[in-house]
Amino acid sequence: MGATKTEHFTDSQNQIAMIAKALGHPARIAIIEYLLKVDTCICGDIVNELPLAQPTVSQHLKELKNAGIIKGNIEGNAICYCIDEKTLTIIKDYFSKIILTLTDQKCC
Amino acid sequence: MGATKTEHFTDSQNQIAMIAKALGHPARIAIIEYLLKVDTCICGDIVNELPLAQPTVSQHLKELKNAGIIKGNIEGNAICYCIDEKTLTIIKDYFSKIILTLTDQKCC
DNA sequence: AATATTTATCGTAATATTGCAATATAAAAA
DNA sequence: TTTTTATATTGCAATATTACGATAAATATT
Repeated sequence: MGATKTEHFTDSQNQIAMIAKALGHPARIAIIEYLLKVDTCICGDIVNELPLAQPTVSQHLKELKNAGIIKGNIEGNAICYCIDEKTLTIIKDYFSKIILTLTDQKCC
Repeated sequence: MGATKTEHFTDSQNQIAMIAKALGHPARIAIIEYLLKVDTCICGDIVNELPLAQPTVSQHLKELKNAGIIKGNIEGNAICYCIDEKTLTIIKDYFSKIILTLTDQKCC
């Protein structure tokens, strides 16, 4: 045991959970906020922005990339990162729909 | 090591990450979707809905409760669970704002 | 009171995550 | 070509998560 039983859940449930999980770390939220703040692709500047060692930041970037939340383009000896709007839109829309459904509910 | 260095990040970043983390498991997404589907508080029915053992479900419910995503009221020998709109609204608004900021950006 | 029902907690095994030092890789600059 | 710069990978230790059997706790039913 210890491994999530993804096979018991729907593709949609696994997808939303996977994106949410990737967002479930303050360093990764900080990375997203930084990419948003600078307002363009960032080529080699992220490590200095975070209070973590370079391999740790690299690992967090990898997880965001695997979840489809950011994209990385090789640009010389640096890598340009930016937010992948598509994926963030998926969870935004998902939670928007939940909130909309909820307001119709009378409960607790 | 192994523990997240929350002290290095802002309260906001930690809060968003904490909520996202609680949503980062398909069983917990399934619980939320079930609470939404039945359209009222649920008193003792969640365990049968999920393909997991009762202690496991209880643990997932606890995590959702700790993150403020669901509320539980004792009702006789059962417990009534329902979604806490406030908390889901926090992340919905957060990601809405991010998407809005993003559309102004020309990138990659 | 005895039993059933519902949920929580404990203990534990399996696995995943976090973080970093050391090292590798690859392109740029000297 | 050597050195510098930027990022990734490896290996490892510390900690967290996931899952469940066993058991506890608390109310309901008989």
